[in-house]
Amino acid sequence: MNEGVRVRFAPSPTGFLHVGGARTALFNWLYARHTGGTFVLRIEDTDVERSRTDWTEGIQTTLRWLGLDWDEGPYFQSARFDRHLEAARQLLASGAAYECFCTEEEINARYEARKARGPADPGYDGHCRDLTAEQRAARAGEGRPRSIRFRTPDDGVSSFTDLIRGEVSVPWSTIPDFVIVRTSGAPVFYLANALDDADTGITHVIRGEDLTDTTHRMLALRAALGIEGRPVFAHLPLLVGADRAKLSKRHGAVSLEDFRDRGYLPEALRNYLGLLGFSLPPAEDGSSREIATLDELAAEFDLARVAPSPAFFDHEKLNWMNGEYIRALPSAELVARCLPFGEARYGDRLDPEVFAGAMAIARERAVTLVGAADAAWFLFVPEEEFAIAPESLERLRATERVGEILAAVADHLETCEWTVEAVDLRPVLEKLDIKPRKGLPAVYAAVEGTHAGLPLFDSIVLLGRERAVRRVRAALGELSQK
RNA sequence: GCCCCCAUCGUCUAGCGGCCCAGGACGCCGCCCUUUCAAGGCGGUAGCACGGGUUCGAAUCCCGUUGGGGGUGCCA
Repeated sequence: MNEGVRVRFAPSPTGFLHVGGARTALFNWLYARHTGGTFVLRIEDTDVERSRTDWTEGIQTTLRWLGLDWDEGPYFQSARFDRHLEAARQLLASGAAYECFCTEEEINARYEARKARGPADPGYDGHCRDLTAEQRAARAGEGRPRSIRFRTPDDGVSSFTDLIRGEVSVPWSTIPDFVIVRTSGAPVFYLANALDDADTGITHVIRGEDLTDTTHRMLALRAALGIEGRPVFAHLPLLVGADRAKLSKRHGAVSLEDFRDRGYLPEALRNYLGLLGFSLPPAEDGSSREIATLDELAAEFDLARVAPSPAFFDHEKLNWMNGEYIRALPSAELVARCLPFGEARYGDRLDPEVFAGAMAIARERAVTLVGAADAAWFLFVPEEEFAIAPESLERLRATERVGEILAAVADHLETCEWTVEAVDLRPVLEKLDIKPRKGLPAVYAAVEGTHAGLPLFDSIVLLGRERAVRRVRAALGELSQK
């Protein structure tokens, strides 16, 4: 076991934690727990303009909701600007970096000019690379903005070993001199990230594949600063949407808050996310293991088993898994988890006991907690707002001998004992010689407002005699209206 | 354009040279069960991108093609 493992999750607080970031955090957490290592949380807020403190709060709240606790941090990159700038000065002094006075327009203009002459690479051309002290002073005197760029090698290759992809090499000629300190004086991500990883002793960098190319820059920075050794890298496959492009806001609800608010269980979400790009070793009989707790995942987590190719975020499979977790919940727990959603919908009209009864019969068909709470609508809707859904009303009208059925049902409910057994309507239909499958959907519609609702007899008992009878009679009345 | 990465059922994946005319899961379809809808049970549909090698033998190794993605920012 690797005792000294230190990993980190380093989000930038520029938005909600989304599923891609959550998956990255989860894999880091799993690796730390698997190895007995340390999981560090670091907030990468070098972009002061776009960073917001409420986002950093939200990220932490959401990580906790997911069940991912961190051992150190959160560290804030912005608190270490001095350290970053000191390193920049060191690079300047050693000649590894230099001051650049070019404006964006000038850089672009020179690129256009090069392109006019033939095929050219976009990006910075090293214009300020070898200015003399006098030239620098002159430029600064002109009041030009000053940034600091890192000098990348002109030839040779940069390579590192990725635990998921193997050896990754890139020719240095394709990496232009890049900015490490902005004209504003703030350090850039490359510098801050490399330094913070080094200073906090990060041993394994597990992050999204979109950062693969930046690795070479960070490694070069470390070397130029005389930092011994390098961390091990593992670049996770990206999560993609239906269009196979990197998952982002435009793919709909991808923030973890959204999933929480739509009634997904954190245990289901992390199970699903944990198996996106990673798979547990198959069982003896060759079947795959799909349902696993965090601890079970951690016990068997292995970066070598992480797939290298992008993974589609499949809501259908998540739905299935969420249902599995809901069904596995003890009743009291299920009710407690659904209650906030019920209260948000029904407010004072919600009767806790009736709600608990409804959740008990909703669990078998629930996909989300919200779905379960919604299924109880007919129990708490103000009577004057109750209405049968159009398709269900159509189906009710199309039911053969529906008038007879509803009348008989109403009569029965008016006088029968008020228990689930006594409310059983099958004998009533049998007397009319109508099969339950044929006649009951109409009653579902009349009582619950939908022909695809919660189990009827339990629902009727929960509803109460008065409302049940009234609704069936009302449906009967609607038949004559047309 | 250039650089990098990737490529097994619709989707997530198992597979790391013979156990594979490719296994599991979601979805879909059918049947059973049934108080509607679900859930559950049983069964089914569907895939190694293509072309060359290497080898007695290739989904597995190599090369190329094609396709997809990522990067190419004073965002991270």
